[in-house]
Amino acid sequence: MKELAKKYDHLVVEQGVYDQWVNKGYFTAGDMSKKPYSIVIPPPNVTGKLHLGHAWDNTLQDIVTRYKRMQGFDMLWLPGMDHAGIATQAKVDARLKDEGLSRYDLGREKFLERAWEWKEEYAGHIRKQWAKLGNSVDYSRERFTLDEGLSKAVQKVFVQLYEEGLIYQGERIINWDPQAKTALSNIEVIHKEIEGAMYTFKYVVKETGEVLNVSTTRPETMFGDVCVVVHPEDTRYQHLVGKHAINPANQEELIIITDEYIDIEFGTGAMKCTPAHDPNDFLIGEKNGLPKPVCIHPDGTMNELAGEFNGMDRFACRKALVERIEKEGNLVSIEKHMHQVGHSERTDVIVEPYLSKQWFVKMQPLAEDVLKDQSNPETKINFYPARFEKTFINWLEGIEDWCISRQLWWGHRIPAWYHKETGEVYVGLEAPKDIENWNQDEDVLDTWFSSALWPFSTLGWPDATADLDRYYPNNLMITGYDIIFFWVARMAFQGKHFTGKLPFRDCLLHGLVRDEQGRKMSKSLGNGIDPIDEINKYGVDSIRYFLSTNSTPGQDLRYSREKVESSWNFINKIWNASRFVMMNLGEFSLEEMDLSNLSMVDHWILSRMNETIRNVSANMDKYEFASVGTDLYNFVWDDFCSWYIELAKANLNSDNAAVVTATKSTLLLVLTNILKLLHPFMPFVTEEIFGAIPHSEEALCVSKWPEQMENVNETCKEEVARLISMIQAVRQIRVDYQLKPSLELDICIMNVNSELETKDEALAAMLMKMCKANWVESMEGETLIRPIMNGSLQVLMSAIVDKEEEKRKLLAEQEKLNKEIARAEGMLSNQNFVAKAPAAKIQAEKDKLEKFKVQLQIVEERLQQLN
RNA sequence: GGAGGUUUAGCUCAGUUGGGAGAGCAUCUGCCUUACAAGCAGAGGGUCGGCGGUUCGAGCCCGUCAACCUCCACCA
Repeated sequence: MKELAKKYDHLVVEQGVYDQWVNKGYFTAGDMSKKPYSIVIPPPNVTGKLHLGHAWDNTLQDIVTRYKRMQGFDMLWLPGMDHAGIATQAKVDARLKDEGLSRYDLGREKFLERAWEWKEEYAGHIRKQWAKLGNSVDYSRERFTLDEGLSKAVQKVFVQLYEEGLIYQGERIINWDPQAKTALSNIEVIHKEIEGAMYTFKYVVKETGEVLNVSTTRPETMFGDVCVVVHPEDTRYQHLVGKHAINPANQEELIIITDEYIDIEFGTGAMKCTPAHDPNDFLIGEKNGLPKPVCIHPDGTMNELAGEFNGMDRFACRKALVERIEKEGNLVSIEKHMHQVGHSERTDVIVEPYLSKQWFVKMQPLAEDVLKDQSNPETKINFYPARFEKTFINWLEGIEDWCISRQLWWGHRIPAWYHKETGEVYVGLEAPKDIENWNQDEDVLDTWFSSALWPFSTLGWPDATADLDRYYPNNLMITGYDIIFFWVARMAFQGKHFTGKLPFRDCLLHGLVRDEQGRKMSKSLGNGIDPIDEINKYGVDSIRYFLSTNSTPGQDLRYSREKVESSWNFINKIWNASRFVMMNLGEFSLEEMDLSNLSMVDHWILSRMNETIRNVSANMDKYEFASVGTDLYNFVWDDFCSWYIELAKANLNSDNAAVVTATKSTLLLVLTNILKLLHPFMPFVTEEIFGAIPHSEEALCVSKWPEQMENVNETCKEEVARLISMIQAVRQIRVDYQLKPSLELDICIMNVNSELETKDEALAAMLMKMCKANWVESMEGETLIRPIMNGSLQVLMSAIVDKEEEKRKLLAEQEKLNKEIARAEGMLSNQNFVAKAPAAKIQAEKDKLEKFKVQLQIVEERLQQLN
C-alpha cells in the first residue's frame, strides 16, 4: 500500500500510471463473459498535434468508456487515425519545399514514401498525447484509414457502388481549388462574404446596333461566354431574342436566348452565360446544346482563349481586361458589390467553379434509406442533444451528389482503369489482366470516403469477423457538431447501405472550445492553446474535469484557466480529505469493516451517498456530465468534507469502540465510492488514492461501479438537517455579536420534538467540535433565543448581549417570518390553488406554514421579554 | 433567403416533466480550528433581454420584438 504525499502534486501523481493500465491489459476488449459496449474514436488527422478540442472530445469518450467498463461491460474504445488527404499532402509538400523540392521532382512513389514517413512520425506524437490524456483505448485494435484492411474496405465499397450504379463518372461543374489543384466536394467550400464589384459592360447587338448592358462579377470568364440570356417575358428585350451581341472581351458573337432562370429585376435583366465556369450557366448551356469552352487553366491562370491575357492569373486578368474595355469605351459602371464567395476549406483560396470529369456518388437513394431508418424509433440514431437530428435530416433531404475524386497522390487510389486504345472504363477489385494496355485513374478518393466506413471497416469489414459481429453497430459516437455533414451523415448512409444498420445507436455532439474571450481558436489569431502545456501546468485530471463538467451537450465551451484552477482545488480537496481518512484509519483493515452500529450522522452521509450514486448514474446515462460534476462537487465538498468529516471527528474520539469502527467503516466506504464515481473524470488522482487505502479490487479503473447501500436510515436526513441548523445558529450568533471563535458558549435546545431533544454525549461532542458549544440541559437567567429547524436554541449571554441589537435581529426575523406566513396563507386561501394544485404540493405548503408559525411564536415571546 | 443557438449575480455558466432563483471566480467581514490558508466560518449582490398570452402558479410552455453567434443556400 502506498502513502499519500502531504501535498498533492499532479506531476508526481500522473506519472507512470498509464503504462501500468496499458500493460495490465485493462483497456483491451474481448471478455466474452460480459456484454459488449463499443465506441470508435473520431480518427485525428496525422497532420499535427492534438488541440484542446481533441482533448475535450477524447475526454468525453474516455469518461463513458471508463464508466461502462466499471459497470461491467466488455468495453471497446477503438483508436485510430485518419490519413487526411489534402491536409497531409500539403504538409508534406511544405516540408519538401523547405528542401527545395516539389512532389513532381520525386514522383508519385517516392512522394508516398515521404508521406508514410510523415505519418509514422505524427502517429507517434498522437499516441503520446493519448497517453497523456489518459485515453483508455484498446491499442491492440488500432487502425489507420490507409492501412491494408481499410483500403480493402474502400475498394469494395467503390466497386459495389459502381456496379449498383450509385457511383458514376461525369462531366460537371465542380469546386476547383487552383492551389491544391484538386476538386472539392460542396461542403469543403467555405462561403465568405467579401466585397467585390459588379461590372456592367456595353454589348452591341450586331443586327440592330443597339447597346445591351450586361453585368458580371467575374469579367475574366467572359472568354468562356457562349450566349446572353434574358427572361422570355421581358418586354425590353423580346425583339432581340435570336439576334447576336458582341462580347466586348473578344468581339465574338453571342446569341441572345431566353430562360426562365433569369430574374428580370436583377441587374439589367440580361445575363452573360459561361457554361464551363458556373453551375447555373452550365445547365442553361446543356438545355440549349451550347458548347462549354474552358478559359482558365487548372492552376488559376488564363488559357489561350483569353488571347493577350493567356498565362495571366485570373484576378490579374480581371483587372487588366476591365481596364482595356474601359479604354475602348465599353465600360458602363463598376459598383461595389457584397457577395458570398467560395473559399477552399484547406487552402483558403477562392474556389473556381470548373468544368471537369470527376467521380460522384449518387446520393438520393442512399440518403432515403437513412431517412427511413431514422423515422423508426427502433432503428434511429438518438442524437444528444436531440435538436441535431433536425440538422442531420435537413441535410440528407436536400442532399446533392458527392464529388469523391481528388487530384492528389496521398489517399486511396480509385480502382478504375482506362483502356489505352478504346478508352473503355474498367472498375474492379483487381487490376485488368492485360494491365499493359490500361492506365489506372490517377486520382484518389476524398478522405471522408474512407472515414465514412470507420465504424465497421475498423472492425474487419468486409470480412465477417467476430469483432464486427460483437461490436457493430457501435453503441455510441461522440464528435463535434461541426462535422455532422462531413462525417456523421456519411457514416450513416455507408453503414446503412453496406451493413444494413445505422452505425451507432447514440450520437453525442459537443461544441467548439473557444478562447477566454469567446473567440474561435485559430492559427491566424494565434490564440490556440496547447493542451499539453496546460496539462503540465494543472494536471490532466483538472483539465479533464474542467472540460467535461463546464458545459451542456451541444454548447460551445470557453477555456478558462480560472475554472481549471478551481478544478485543481477540488482535486486538492479530495486529496486532503483522503489523507484525513487514511490518518484516522491507521492500521484499520477491510476485515474490520463493520457497518452495524452506525450513528445518526453515519446514516446521513450514507443516505446522501446513495442519493449521489443514483443521480450520478442517471445523469451519466444521459451524458449530462455537467450535472454529474455539480452533484459530485456538492457531495464531496459540502456533505462529505464540510459536514461529515467534521462531525465524524467527535465519533472518532469516542470511547465506544463500536462507534469508532462504524465511523471508520463509513469513512472508508464513502471515500471509496467517491473515488469510483470520480474516476471517469479524474482517473489519475483517484487511482493513486485508491492504491493507498484498503481495498479488495485489482485497480480502480477495473473496479465495480458503486451500488447503493441497503438499510440506510433515511429519517436521519432530517435529524442531521436539524443538527446543522443548530450549528449554523450558534455560528451566526458569534458573527452577530463579534464573539471570539475560541469562546465556549452554553446552549440549551428546546421544543425540538426529536432525538435531539434529550442530551446525547456524541451529539454534545459534535456541537463542541463544530461550533464550540457546550450543551446544557437547562438554563437560568437571561437568554438569547434563536429559532432553529422545528424548535429553538437558547444561549445564556446576558453579559454580552446588546439588547437593542438583539431586538433588531428579532424584528428582522419576525418580518421575514410574517412574509413567509403571508405567502403560504395567500396560496392556501386561493381557491383555485387549493382546487387545482396537486395534493402533495398543498400539504407541503400547509407544513411549511405550520413551521413558520411555531418559529414566529418563539420570536414574539422573546421580543416580549426584551420589552 | 432559409435553419438553429444564445440572452439568468460584477465575470463565466448551471437550472431535466411549470410549484419559494444556484455554482465557481470576484467583492466584503472574521479566523493559521491538529485533512486542506490552493483552506475555514459568515455576508452582500439578480425586475431570469423587452412586451403580450396560457395557467391557481412561468426563468421554464406559446406568440412577438431586440441584440449577439453559428450553420446551410447557385442569384448574374
